[in-house]
Amino acid sequence: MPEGHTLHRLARDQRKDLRGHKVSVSSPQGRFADSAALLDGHIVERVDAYGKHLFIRFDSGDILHVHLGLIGKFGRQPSPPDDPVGIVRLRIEGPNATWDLRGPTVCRIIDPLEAKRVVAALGPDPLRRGADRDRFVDKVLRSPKPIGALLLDQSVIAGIGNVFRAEVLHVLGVHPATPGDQLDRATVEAIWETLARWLRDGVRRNRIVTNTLADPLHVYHRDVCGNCGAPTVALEIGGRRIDVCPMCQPAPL
DNA sequence: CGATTATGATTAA
DNA sequence: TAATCCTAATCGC
Repeated sequence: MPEGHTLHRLARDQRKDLRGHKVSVSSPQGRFADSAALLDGHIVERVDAYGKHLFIRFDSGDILHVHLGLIGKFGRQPSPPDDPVGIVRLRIEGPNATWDLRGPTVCRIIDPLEAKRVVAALGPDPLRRGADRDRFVDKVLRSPKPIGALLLDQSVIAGIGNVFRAEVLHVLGVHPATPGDQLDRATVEAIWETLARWLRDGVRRNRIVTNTLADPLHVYHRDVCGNCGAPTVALEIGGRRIDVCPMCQPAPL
């Protein structure tokens, strides 16, 4: 589930459910029990997403920092909640809704300074107001690394994952092995604008929306290209698998 | 019913 | 590059 849109939508939903409310915090699994006890009974002041990171700030000054990683999930149910099912690291029970967290890569309490450090390490997030597009564009245009790797690098652009990367390069006809410094400025700007639009749609729909609603994925995990019907090819770039259409995305020279 | 897989990222080698 | 962490759903036998 989790690319940037997932976390921004989560922030929005949790803000609505929890902000201004005193919450019960627990760790049914036990692994987060000591920290949960510190947050228990406090009021949620704000919920923010930056890239794939989620920050929930309490009136105690503590900030809960969550990163879902590959398999983490936040689930919602109306309060009062049912007994936890499976392995629930963290449960936040508000008056109207209860949120259960499973399988996160990061779940910890930090202070505002550390939160600032986490955000400072990230590149611009197209979903944040005032995001600096040119910072992204300039970084790509100056890098010899493949664009397929740069898009997964959260210090270059925050919130992009394996699905958006595959689809944006496909729709723009860019081969993922193309070095950033060989791309046109206009192309890199188009990558940003396309991702920004898709991420916003993703928040709105609460799922990945790319090309069209009915047929969002044209290459990602597809045997044939959704555009031209040619068989796709799986490559490994930036340490992750990426599918490419050899017709729509000719290899760089 | 074990193996594999998943929209992630860090650490070690 | 490989190993590692985290959980649940799906796949193959």
